[in-house]
Amino acid sequence: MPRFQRPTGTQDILPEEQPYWNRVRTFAIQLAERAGFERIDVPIFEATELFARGIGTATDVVEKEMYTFEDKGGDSLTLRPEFTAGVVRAYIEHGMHVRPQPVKLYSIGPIFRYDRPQAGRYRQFHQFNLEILGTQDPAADLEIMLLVWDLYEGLGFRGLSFQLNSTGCPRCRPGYVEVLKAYYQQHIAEICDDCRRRLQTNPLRVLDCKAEQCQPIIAAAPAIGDHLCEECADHFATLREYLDLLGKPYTLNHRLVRGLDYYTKTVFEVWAAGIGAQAAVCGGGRYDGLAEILGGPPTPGVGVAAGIERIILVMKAQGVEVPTPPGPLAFIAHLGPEARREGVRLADELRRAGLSVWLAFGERGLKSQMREANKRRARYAVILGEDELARGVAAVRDMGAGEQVEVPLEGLVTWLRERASL
RNA sequence: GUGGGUGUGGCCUAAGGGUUAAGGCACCUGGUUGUGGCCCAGGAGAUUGUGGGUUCGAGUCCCACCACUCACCCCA
Repeated sequence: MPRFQRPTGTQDILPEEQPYWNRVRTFAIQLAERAGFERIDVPIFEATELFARGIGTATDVVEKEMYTFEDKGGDSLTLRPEFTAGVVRAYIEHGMHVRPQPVKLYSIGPIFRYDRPQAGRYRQFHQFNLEILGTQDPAADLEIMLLVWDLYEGLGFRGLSFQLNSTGCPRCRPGYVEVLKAYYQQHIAEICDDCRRRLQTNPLRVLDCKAEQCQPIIAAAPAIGDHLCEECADHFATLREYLDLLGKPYTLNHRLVRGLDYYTKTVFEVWAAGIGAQAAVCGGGRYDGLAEILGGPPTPGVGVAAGIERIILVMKAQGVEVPTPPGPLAFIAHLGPEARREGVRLADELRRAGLSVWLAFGERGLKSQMREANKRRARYAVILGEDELARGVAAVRDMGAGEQVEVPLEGLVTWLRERASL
């Protein structure tokens, strides 16, 4: 017999981990809906071409990280490596431009990227995603940023930092890239091999190189902020004004470029300590050209993706407590065939009454059943024996206080219900 | 794709090249007739990641593969 293991980079989220997931999911959804976002679920796989066109063929995500396969009909499909392309596709496909604009959408679910796993990185991971489609108002960028800010703050995070930059638009960015390339040509002998390669394939990326020798070059490099067109500069200035107005701290980081082709104007990340080399707990920005690239009407958009695994890592690193789910209200123990039948019936009755009940399985001694009741953290053990049955009662033991009383079977639902709400 | 570290029951850990791989946690059953938590006793559970090699003899040494892990690239 083969012994199976989970595929590399995937994880089993065990019951004891679920409280963390529930906390993050419910809180994120609550914040999104409070801000007027509506949920959209898009397929876990899409046409490969959607991602190739949307994200950009020269990006790492498309070049080497996609789970691509051919289905039996011969179509090339890809497990989604992000939400944005699929959400924008859905916006176009369902003519959502006829709805009141902008449309605010959130999604939550698994994302797939073929990559070498490490701390805070998986091949199947989960994102909480927000998109605002149909407005260029910097206030939309702000809302996106505020929402993730509130998410982290509300979860109890400390030591967060907002990294903010503008990468310009198709009008101003090419000019900046030329300036940057010209500057780097003067220092071509001093930079690392990777940067020489980046200069050809994806020039902006030289700015976030971590090689020692490149640091002085980056520090003195021309900043894109000085080369934005008027529209981009205004947009950026307004966004910063709003952030200042609300007293939200952020770091202007002209080295922040991000790896997806579709970003225009605003880009940002939130960094947190305690999750290894991966500092970013979320990343996002504006993508005003994406809808058109995907064959839809020109539609500005801005969004963010937050990595849930990384959020949970930070929660654990920072000691954020999550409520552990309570044990059952009642644990039903029984002795003898007669009592067992009554136990089965009683468990059903109590559950139908809305009470949480664990019924002991098997034919075992009372000691064993009481041990189990204790381990399952039941509040009350309902003990059914021959004696009790004959008199139409159950012995009910308060597992916390260690006190025991007899309760008539007909009155048990009421008795327990009264105490359930305490 | 590249580099480092690590692989012993479900989990944690022990075993200086030499008998039936040891212990703790967790699990199960008992400790006088039907009562949990503490304690005590017992039980089940491992072909030491896989496959080769060296050796009279390998959990221990060597090689390969696999997995996990950390880091690079990049990203959530």
